[in-house]
Amino acid sequence: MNDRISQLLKRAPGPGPVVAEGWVRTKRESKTVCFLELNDGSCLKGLQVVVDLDTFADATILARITTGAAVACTGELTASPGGNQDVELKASSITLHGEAPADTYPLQKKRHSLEYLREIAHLRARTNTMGAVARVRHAVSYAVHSYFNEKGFYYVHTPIISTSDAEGAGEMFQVTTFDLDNIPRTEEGVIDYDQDFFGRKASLTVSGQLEGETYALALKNIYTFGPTFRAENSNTKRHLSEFWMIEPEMSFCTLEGDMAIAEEFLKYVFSYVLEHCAEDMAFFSQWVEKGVAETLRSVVEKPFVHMTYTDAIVELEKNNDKFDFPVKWGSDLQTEHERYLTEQVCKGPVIVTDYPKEIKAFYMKLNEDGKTVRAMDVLVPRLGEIIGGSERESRLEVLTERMTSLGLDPADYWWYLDLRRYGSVPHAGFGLGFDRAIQYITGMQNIRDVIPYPRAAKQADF
RNA sequence: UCCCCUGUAGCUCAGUCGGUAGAGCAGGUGGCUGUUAACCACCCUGUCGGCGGUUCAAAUCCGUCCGGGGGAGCCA
Repeated sequence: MNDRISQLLKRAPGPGPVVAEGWVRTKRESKTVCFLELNDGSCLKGLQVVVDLDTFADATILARITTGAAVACTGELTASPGGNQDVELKASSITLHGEAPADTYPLQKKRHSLEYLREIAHLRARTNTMGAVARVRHAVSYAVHSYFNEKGFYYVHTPIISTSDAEGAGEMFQVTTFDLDNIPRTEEGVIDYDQDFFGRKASLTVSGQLEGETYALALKNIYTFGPTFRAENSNTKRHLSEFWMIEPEMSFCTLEGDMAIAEEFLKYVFSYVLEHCAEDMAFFSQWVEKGVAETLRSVVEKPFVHMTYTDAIVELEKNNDKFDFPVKWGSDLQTEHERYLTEQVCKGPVIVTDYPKEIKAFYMKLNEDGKTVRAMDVLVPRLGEIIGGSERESRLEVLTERMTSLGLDPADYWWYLDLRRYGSVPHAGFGLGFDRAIQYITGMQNIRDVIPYPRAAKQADF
């Protein structure tokens, strides 16, 4: 395989032929010389290919090379007299692999709106912004695995198809092999799931947490990293129907340990990206969200602010006149409140803990006061919640009672409750929305532009 | 799902008081001694989102449907 353009750009000029392969971003011509800017996705910057029209053998090929064409250029790497690059490729021959007729190719050598690019999602990876997002997304994925591996966590593949009837985390996509025009029904007229593929109602997972806990209570520290599905008809710039989630789960761990890991983990990932995607981060800082790289750096350097829900309410109540929806103890924090806490009160990420049990899930550990649970949300400026986690209720009786009072049937969760029956231990975990993390890191405004092919209500093209 | 905004050339948009449409970029042609968001000149480009209504006359006003964006809820 030939060198990537990122490698060629770092090389010193010298004799001997090299080959550069990629897609043409722009072509600039004058009487005696023609410049191609070649990009292969390995970095933001392109390689300048120089064609001397007086000596180049096959000048006719140049007419067919336009923005978007795929070419392989052979030549010598020389020092560039131009100001924007150290080296350039003096081409002796060019192979044109695929043309991109300029009158129909949807990408022009100009800036396009992100909305337009979504309509040509199959080509948008060839743009600066989407290329940078793709590289950062890769780097963050790598850093996630790297962090957990270094900390001795095991990567667990929890199921995509779930048969837990009532996970309670929102609407689910049903999975069935039924002929929808002819669904089997019992004599009572109820859908007969006995005849369905799994012999029961099945859906796409909304969380790998419950299954993750079972492995944490065997391997001590585990994490999941996979796709998650929510059938909510939500139409916002930070929701997707299909998104990726990271869910660590730690045994012999309380909420304090959970928060410590969450903070250390985020900082590790941010540092990794700042170090390994410096060029892309500079691009985001300049064109997408002013100063986003500097913000990330300051987040890495400062300890996160901690605050109980009760204290947060006290802080917010001082400014209730500024909110569309005033808060009082017991109310859920809305977007405007989360943003006020992070952007005005704390000026950075904040971890809010010990929420009222009424607004949190059944599996969270009940506090001594009987009113709050050991939950924690990591809130960040601009986005709000990026991590939601908790210490899990490890006491069988308390957990069963909580489920019952919420109208859940403990029998449906027999295997989950077995974890409390046999070898139960304090344990905790959290969920990080991967795509939201990418949004936070890059400064991209819409979550649909940080995932290659976004799925949302009425949107599943490509 | 609710509220607000929006849909005009390939793209980004302007279009006044209702009188059948315009700019920049892209594209084409020519020019230009090394350009880098190349530059200069000229040229081409339209079912004004769809359907219906009001009117002598609709891009413009009204209704409706569809697409896009923003906000809210829900959450990650």
